[in-house]
Amino acid sequence: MLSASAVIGTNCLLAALPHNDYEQLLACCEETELKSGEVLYRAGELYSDVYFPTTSSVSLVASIDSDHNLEVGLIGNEGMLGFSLILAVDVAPFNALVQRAGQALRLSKSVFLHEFGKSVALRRELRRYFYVVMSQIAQTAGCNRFHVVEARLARWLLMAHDRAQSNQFHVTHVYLACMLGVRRVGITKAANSLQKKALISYKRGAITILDRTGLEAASCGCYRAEKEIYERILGQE
Amino acid sequence: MLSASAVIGTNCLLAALPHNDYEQLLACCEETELKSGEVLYRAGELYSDVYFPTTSSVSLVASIDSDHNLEVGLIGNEGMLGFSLILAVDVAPFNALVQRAGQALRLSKSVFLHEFGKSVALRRELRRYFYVVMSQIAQTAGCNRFHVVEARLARWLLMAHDRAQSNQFHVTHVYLACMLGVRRVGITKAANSLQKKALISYKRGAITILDRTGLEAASCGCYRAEKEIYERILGQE
DNA sequence: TGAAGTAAGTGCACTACCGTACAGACAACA
DNA sequence: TGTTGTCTGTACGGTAGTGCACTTACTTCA
Repeated sequence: MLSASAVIGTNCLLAALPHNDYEQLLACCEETELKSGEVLYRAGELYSDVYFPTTSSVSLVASIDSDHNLEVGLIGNEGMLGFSLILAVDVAPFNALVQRAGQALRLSKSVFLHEFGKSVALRRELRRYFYVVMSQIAQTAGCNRFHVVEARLARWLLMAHDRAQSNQFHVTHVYLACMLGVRRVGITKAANSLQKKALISYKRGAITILDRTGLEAASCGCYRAEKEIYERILGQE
Repeated sequence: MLSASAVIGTNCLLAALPHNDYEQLLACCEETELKSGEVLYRAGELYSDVYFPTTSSVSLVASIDSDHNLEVGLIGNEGMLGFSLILAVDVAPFNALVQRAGQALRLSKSVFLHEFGKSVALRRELRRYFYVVMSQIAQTAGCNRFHVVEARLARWLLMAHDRAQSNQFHVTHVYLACMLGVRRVGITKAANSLQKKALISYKRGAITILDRTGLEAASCGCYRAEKEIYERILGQE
């Protein structure tokens, strides 16, 4: 039986709940270790568990056609997986691929729905979160259309940085290429450019953020836009 | 006081409701004429009315940055406007721009929420619809990333055709360029190519669909994918 | 009849990104 | 110690798109 003090890290959505609701929900959760590369959901298939990442992060990847995938969201301790249950649909809209290994809180679908029915605060919080996710998907759509790879890479690194709670994390050029929907060499060039500007450094998948402010300047406005909508919808009380 | 027999055209979401719920909701609606180019919602601003198009159609346009907009959805009589109320958020996530003039059923926010609270079938229907909208936004994101203008144009024309209930409708190259996020000349070239293949014909904004099957072959799989997810989630009973 | 506005076509230099191929550098393991 | 696998860098021709400028064609309205 979990309680706030026993859990490694926190999940912002849950932590924003009133104390009683928070403890009540935590008591239903199981803490689980997500492994890098693990597939939690497959697009179009039924799923049975809901996850609230605490120290892990997970990419939402849409299957576009037979040979194209595209990341449409990155979920860390600011979000949740399984949000479609809020709409009473238990078919995953996207693939969910663990990007950064770590902890997450897990509930079964049925337990989640039971708690969701009980807590007004939880309903309000998660519905607003869903709205933010939808907005972010649309922002990502436009970003992929209009902005150059280097700016999009900078944006992705900032998003990953926020969720990693560390200046260093692991991600290869191949993975990034797949997420941003470009060739691997496109990432190599862009990453090289960011490294030359002393904004990041990397070696065989180990990326270090050197200059966060500089990285924000190198990224497109989409990073800021996404943060703002999150703050606007979920930040208020 | 409206009833099914008095309304021009139908809205599929509403028509799928049980008879009593349908008539009950119609009685709360006002039939309204939407003018081409009219802006129903502005992204980030509060809105006060919900629309169920019957013979009109409306583009959802996301503001990406100061000089880029992108269509993320096209809503006709298969959908609704104001779906964010389902998540209890009355801030428009996107701009809503009337693409095709025509009729729509309108309800005030408060009346809608009242009816939404009363009808189990309406809640189920609209929640599922919201899921479909989100899926379509993601599909559009990928489509804009991976597919060439000609295929995307073909897809857009098919979507518009479905919603127009006519082989002819009005739309200029400039408008299409704005929706697909490309230059006007990009549309001119692609439209010319489709015309040479005898799939469409157009003259000063008046577009005629000549060969629907051929157009489907010329479009990317995204058109089919979108239809399938709609059928899968909303088609079943 | 002419002027003004809107819609569509053409041309050209330029760039970001694609597809593919190959090579070097490092890590893990036998 | 060598082998294999993973990660990154480089190179090259090709193309779908960009930005800008100009032209042609049709429509409306004075």
